[in-house]
This record gives sequence, structure tokens and C-alpha cells, in this order.
Amino acid sequence: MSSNKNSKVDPRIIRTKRMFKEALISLLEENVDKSKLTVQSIADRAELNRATFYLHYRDIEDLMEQIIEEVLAEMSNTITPSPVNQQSIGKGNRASGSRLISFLEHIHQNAGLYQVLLENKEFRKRVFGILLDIVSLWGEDRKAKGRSFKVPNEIIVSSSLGIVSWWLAEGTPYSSSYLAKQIVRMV
Amino acid sequence: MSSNKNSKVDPRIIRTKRMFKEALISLLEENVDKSKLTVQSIADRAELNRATFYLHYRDIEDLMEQIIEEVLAEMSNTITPSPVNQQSIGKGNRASGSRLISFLEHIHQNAGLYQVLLENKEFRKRVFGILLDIVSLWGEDRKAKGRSFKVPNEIIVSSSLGIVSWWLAEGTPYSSSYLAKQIVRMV
DNA sequence: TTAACTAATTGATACGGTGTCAATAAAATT
DNA sequence: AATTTTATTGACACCGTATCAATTAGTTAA
Repeated sequence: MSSNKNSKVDPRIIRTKRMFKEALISLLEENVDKSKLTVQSIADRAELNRATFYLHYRDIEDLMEQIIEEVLAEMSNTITPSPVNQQSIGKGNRASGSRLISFLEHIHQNAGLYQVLLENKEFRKRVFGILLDIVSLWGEDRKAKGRSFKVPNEIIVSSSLGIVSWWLAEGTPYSSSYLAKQIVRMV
Repeated sequence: MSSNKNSKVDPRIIRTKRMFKEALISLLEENVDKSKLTVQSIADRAELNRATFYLHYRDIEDLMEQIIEEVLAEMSNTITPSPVNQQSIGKGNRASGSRLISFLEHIHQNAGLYQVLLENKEFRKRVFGILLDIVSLWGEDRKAKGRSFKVPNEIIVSSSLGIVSWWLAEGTPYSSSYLAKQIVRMV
């Protein structure tokens, strides 16, 4: 799905971009302070030349944005699995409620990365949008059953995001299912 | 209270530091992008020489930290007014519950500043601590009355912080009292 | 008010990161 | 094997950082 066999992308490009991305992520996860996060340090970590960086990215921010796009795509796939390998676990529509758990599970398994990325304003905005979709669907489900949320969806989403950020900052002290329970309880 | 008559601080220093602080704050509130936030641009805005900056601060981060300390002190004073001009509005202990409203009011009146500062990890951590104190006091009050919160204090605080961040990012669409109501409702 | 301090300015400097380039080496495609 | 594309290398101009000595301006105290 992501890149079929007919793609004529030079394998060197794929390898190089992957290495720069992994390099930046590893540096970010090590909490390298901003002043030492230079193109040179990223190139060193990637074991590539500094000039090569500029063949693929405008600047560090550009690389960051591309990483964000990939991570968001992965997140969306995790929450809403592609129709092909949909596990269709009976129970009719598993969509709304349990998506929150999928979301938290996915974040839990990439805690270090998400802790760093959630510092990024644009990333938070995008995740907010994804969460808002989940909560909206969920809200419609509840509405159909006669129950409804007591507070606006945006408040549910922003508070959930706040909880997740704290959860990550504290080293994910609770399991994702317990956290989901607490969030649901608050709604 | 802040600076008595015996303080032998050269008025030039006070003026200079004030101007650098105001300069950085005004630049931050204008959402100047990070790459253009230089010592030179701050000095320009302050109408002071760049070298003068280094007479008072190690770097921009240092100036930022000093601003944060001042803002936090102001915030604490707003929430827990100094014993001298305590308004003591009968009703015994007004402490716990209405402190949330004072907190939100204060943020509302400095929305631009707080929106920027809450991007800062250290600042968020400190505000988290202040909010945790408020919520803990509040929780004890409720406990004494037989009622208690359904979720851990940290979850209440982190969700509230998330809501406040969203509220500021959206240009404070609700009044602070309405927002307080929604937060209380969720607890 | 003058003399002494102390802060701010100015111009200079070394250093390090940025972004780009031409020439060359290495790898992939045909 | 020949051609095309990517990666490396060394060089370069530019800009921001951080510090300095010398000078100017403002404050304090005698």
C-alpha cells in the first residue's frame, strides 16, 4: 500500500531519508538540548554527510514535519485499521468506544517518541483533530442510545490530551486501559 | 513589599532588565518564529545594545527563566492574596473552590502571555504544581464533607491544564467562570 | 557640585552553525 | 558497460553568539 513495486525511487534515497529520520528521533528521545540539536549532530548520528542533509531537507524543521506526517499516518492506521485486515470482532460496530483504547495503546508503545512530539504545537493540533473525530463518533453513538456527553467535545479532547501528556511525562505510570477508564469516567 | 526603600539597586539596572523582559514578552506575543528570536532582535525591541544583554543574562533561556519566576510569583499572589489585603468575605473558608476561578481569571487577563509561556515545559511543570496544591486543598474540603473526587488529583490537574491550553489557543471562547463550571462538572 | 563609582555603548574579535556550490566518488538503472 | 543519479568532500560567505577593552553616560556620596 505505501510503496508498490513500480515505484522508481532510488534505494539510496530511501535509506538516506530513513537514517536521517531515525537519527533525529533518537536524538530527540535522548532529550538533547535544543542548542546542540544541529544539522551536523543529526548527520553524525545518521553516519551521513552534512551536505547530504540539504539534498533532502530544507532545514531541521522540514525533517521534523516529514517525521510528523509519517507518525500521524501510522497513528491513523492503528486506530482505524485499513479495510483489508480489519479484524471484525463480531460485536457489530466496535468503532467508537474502543478506539480510545487503540489510541492509548499505540501511544504507550511509542511513549518516548510521543512525549517528544507532543511538545510540537503543530503535532498537538493534528492529534487534537484525530481525537476529536474519535470523540465525535463516540458521542453520536451515545446520542443514539439516549445518553449524551455533559461537556463539549473540545473540552473532552483537550482534557484527554492534557492527561496523556502528563501520563507520558511521568513515564506511563498507569496501564493504557486503566487510563482509558479514568478518561471515560470523567466524561 | 517587592522592593523597599533600602534597596541599593541602581535604577539603570532595574530599567534595563524591565525593558529586556518587556521586549522578549512582546516578541513572544507576536508569535515571532524561533529562528528570528535572537539576542539582537530582543535588544532592538528593548532599544538597548546587544552587549548590554550579556551584562544581565547568560542567554535568552536565562532571561526566559527570570520572566517565568516573576509570572509565577504574580500568579501565586493572585490566587492566594497576601494576608494583608485579604478580603475575608465572611463565609468562613473561601479558599479551596473559588481559587480555581481566581486562577482562570488571572490567566484570562494575561491570555497572550500565558498562551506562549505554557509552551514552555518548565513553566507547565510549575503551574502543574500550583494547580495540584489548589486541587489537593479542594479535595480535602470535599472529603471533610463526605464527598470525594472520583479520579486521582494528578488526572484532574493535567486535564484542567489541557483544557486551559486549548482555551487559550482558541482565543478564550468561553468566560472563565463558565470554563470553571465545566471543569468542576468533570471532576 | 564635584569626584568616584557603576552601567551602557561601541567597535572588534574568535567561534560555530547555516546554507550553497563545484568537483569528484560511489551506486543504481538501462 | 555506459549512463544517470546520489553521496561525499572541501570550500565559501553569511549570520548569530559570546566576550573584550576603551569610551561615554548616568548615579551616588562626599
